[in-house]
Amino acid sequence: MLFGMKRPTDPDHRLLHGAADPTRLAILRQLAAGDAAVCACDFTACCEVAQPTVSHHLKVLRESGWVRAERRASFVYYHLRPEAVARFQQLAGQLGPTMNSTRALPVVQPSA
Amino acid sequence: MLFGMKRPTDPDHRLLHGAADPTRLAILRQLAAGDAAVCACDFTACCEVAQPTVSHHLKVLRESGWVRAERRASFVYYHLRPEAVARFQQLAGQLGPTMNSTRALPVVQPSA
DNA sequence: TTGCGGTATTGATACTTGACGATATAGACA
DNA sequence: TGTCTATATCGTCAAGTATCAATACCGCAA
Repeated sequence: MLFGMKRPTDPDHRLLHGAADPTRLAILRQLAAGDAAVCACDFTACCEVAQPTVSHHLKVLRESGWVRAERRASFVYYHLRPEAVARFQQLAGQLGPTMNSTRALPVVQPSA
Repeated sequence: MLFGMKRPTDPDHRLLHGAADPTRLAILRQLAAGDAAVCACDFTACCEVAQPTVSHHLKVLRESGWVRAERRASFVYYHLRPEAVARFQQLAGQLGPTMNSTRALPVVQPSA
């Protein structure tokens, strides 16, 4: 309807929006893979984008609450925020409170 | 680098992108609230958008694998696809099995 | 101080997307 | 046949965003 404002930004929407990009999802996965913080310079290698783009996505992840940055010397290390992960898992639980099935997970093939 | 295409659309990214919109998240939540299918006409009430917009978002949810449509008479009923929910929960589990802080939720991986 | 390497920001550009009105389609019924 | 209702699609516009080059900023060392 009105164009200027959307609805007051549900925190779950912010989380989803933060993760809903291939580069950012790759960053989140790399952060989740190990339990240590990751230097920002390492994301430039994993994602096939230039340094300013990585920095931009890291900013989006920071502002959506996914990650926290920490300076050490002239490097910046990022790590996942457990609250964000917990909230995301909670959202996943809300969407499917049925613990049912979850046997095999075939790749979803939309009918279309 | 490549501008037109990104990488070949990770299914998890499709799920995240499908859910990363306030209107679509509201639709998913309404679908998850009850265990029955919901008529498309009911989403027009819940989300403050016009009918074509609801139809558009339902199409996005269909194509991202979140929901399935079923015609009954002249109505179309939508329901969540359990595979999508399961995959989403699995993704949430993958992002959080880092056992730091709180114990990771047991989104169980059906071994073998 | 200067210089250097890592990171963030700016500015520009092209692509994507969410929104609507208008219109088309599908089914039910007279 | 025709009309009516429910959805979907089309056409279009405005807002958002992903990307990069250029540049600014920050911390360290000489």
